[in-house]
Amino acid sequence: MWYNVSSITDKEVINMSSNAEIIGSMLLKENIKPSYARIRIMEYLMSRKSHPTVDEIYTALVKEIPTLSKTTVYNTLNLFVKSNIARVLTIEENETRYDADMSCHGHFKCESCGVVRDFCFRSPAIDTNDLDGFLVREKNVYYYGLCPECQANKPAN
Amino acid sequence: MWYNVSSITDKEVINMSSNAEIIGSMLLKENIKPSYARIRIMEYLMSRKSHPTVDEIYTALVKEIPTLSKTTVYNTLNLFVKSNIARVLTIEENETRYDADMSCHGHFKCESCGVVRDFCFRSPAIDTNDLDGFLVREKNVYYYGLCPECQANKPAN
DNA sequence: ATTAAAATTGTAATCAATACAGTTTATGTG
DNA sequence: CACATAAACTGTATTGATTACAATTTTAAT
Repeated sequence: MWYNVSSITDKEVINMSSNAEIIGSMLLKENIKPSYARIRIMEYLMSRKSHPTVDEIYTALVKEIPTLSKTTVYNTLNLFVKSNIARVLTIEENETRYDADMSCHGHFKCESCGVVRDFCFRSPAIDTNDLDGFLVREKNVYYYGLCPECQANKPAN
Repeated sequence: MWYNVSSITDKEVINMSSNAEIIGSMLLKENIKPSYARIRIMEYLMSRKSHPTVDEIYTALVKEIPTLSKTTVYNTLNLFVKSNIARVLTIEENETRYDADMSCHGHFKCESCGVVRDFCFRSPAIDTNDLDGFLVREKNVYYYGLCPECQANKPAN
């Protein structure tokens, strides 16, 4: 099958190919067959700091992959999560976001404009003896508040 | 309107009355009219460490308040959250849980049995200069893993 | 080329949450 | 007490994210 690459420069093709290879071998390491859809979904996830929703991923990729199905996006993301190469963010109350950055970091969400921003924290900083004997696999830290821009725009809420 | 209190002892009536008064004045402080339903929902929320879902609250309370509507439970909880006397826990992927404990603590969820357990952490421990200029209103910390019991029951995953 | 397994697709179903209009309850006034 | 107004509550319909599932397409191997 062929995809429209008419608007892509040679350099971008090289980069894409390079990305695809890197992502492909990452998937193979997890025993995930690196299909075109899977590579593109992971590539999209890795290239966005916005931690996209299923709908955002689908809407963006279906323009270039007209046969893409939203079910495939769901299936693929669930597969990534099970393989620990992506994580679920429950920072929204109604919609799931996904993050391919598995390093230790938290997420700040502005309650006014909705932007989500990463922040670093020292992983053992939260540790507590309340969880002696518990095996902790994943730590999710969500902050909610106002970003600097929204504080400036509406000082007297 | 009358409610069935036949199975409640005098001591429990006194305690209930006491709880109701305490919760009632708490609600009044937030300009929330302390209706019977609101008091009972807050009382249920405060008495459970399990951080119940809407369905759990409704199912438990409708036995004693036959006219209760699930919409009222939704409305009441949203009202509590807006008034900052309860918080939303997005620790489940599909269902919202609620917590009336507004003190600084995190939530551990066992991925095997599903139990949710509170744990303390020092609030400023996570702080980072990545969020200079950001106004943080709420911090939610979720851990996922295995509780001691489930580790014992299934040592080899 | 043939076949089996895996991946993908599209539609239908599920279910938490909300919208909304109608009803009941609470509160205040004459 | 009667009445009026606002608030709270109820029940049903709707929304929308997610999953279930059967059918189709693609991939990989012989």
